[in-house]
Amino acid sequence: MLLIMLELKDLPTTGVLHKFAERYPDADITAVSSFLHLLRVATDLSIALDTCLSKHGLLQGRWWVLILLMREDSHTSTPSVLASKAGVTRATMTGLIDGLEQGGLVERVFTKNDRRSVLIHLTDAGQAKLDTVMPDYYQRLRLCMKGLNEAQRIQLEQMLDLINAGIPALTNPK
Amino acid sequence: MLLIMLELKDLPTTGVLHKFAERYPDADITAVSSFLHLLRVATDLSIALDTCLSKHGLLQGRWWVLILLMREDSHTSTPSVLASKAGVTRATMTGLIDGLEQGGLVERVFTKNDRRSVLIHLTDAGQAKLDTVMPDYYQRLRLCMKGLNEAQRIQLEQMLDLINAGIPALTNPK
DNA sequence: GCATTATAGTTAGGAAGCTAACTATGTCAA
DNA sequence: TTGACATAGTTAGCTTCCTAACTATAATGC
Repeated sequence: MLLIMLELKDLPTTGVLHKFAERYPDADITAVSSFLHLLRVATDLSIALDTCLSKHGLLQGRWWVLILLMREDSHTSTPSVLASKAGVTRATMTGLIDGLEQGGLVERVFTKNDRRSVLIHLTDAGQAKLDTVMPDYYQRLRLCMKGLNEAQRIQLEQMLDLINAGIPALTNPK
Repeated sequence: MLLIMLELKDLPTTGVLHKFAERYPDADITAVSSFLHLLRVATDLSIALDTCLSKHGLLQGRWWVLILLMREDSHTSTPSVLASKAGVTRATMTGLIDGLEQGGLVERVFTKNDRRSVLIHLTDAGQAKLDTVMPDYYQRLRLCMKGLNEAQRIQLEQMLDLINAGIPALTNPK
């Protein structure tokens, strides 16, 4: 996954939030605070993940493609399906696959059934790359999350689901 | 703020996670699950925020600059300070200011004290733009977050802080 | 006082997303 | 069966971030 955002080094203090709330009475101070807090931690996490992956010569988008392929029993999928699962456009997936193919981590296999389509196959080198990256990633992630016990992790996911349910309010036509 | 990431439409099921955990025994399944959940919700939030702002002709980076300026009593700052507070490079800030200046929302004011430096000032049009955008943003955000009560919001921030404290584990040289 | 170093801002070029348009192939219905 | 439409993948061009190098100005130390 790939995540970029202004890092918000400078989250508003409650003082600043109150000042804004005076001018804009609709402001819900704790809502804003939690929202920005969430975005900032997520962004910092994503940047850290990038750092971790780049040590293995991988970019987030490509790493995610490798994982999606490994999930398949056949270690094979198509660009369209991968794009849909990864949440990027087919155009972007073309670029990701280009990079992976150049590195020998996946290969394009042309099929006879539907000549519009291409199969993307995880190579042995691709699997080997995952076998190097994933233990490092899992080990680090375990440490990163060790501050939360099981109950807290469940709570966190529940709260995230509640926020997720509210997202349409941000985009609705009004 | 600006946030992009592969959207992870397809979070791993617990089945998939267990399959991976077999091959990679270091995997901490609930840690991975919470981590990906957090990144996905944050990304979707950021994309929704983008959508909301783009209705007002603003991009996230530029919006954040306007807010940082409004926080100042003088409605004035410098590119360096703004870059630092926003967590972007000075080069990026130059681009953001260029865009805002073209739209008449900020102006560059050359100072005599330090002739290397430029003051960036929020114009009346810039303030007016905020006065249009912010009430809409606050109203929508209130709705978005209404699923969480005050206690839950505090809990959420505490858990985010715990995760934040673990981030160095993702990047440490090993 | 003057050479060195630091700082402010900008410019140039690269990465990785996106949309829109294009080619080739497949599907379906009159 | 053939004309209209749908789908798979790619290409081209845009965006906005980044790093690195550059110019101009200020600060520091011999």
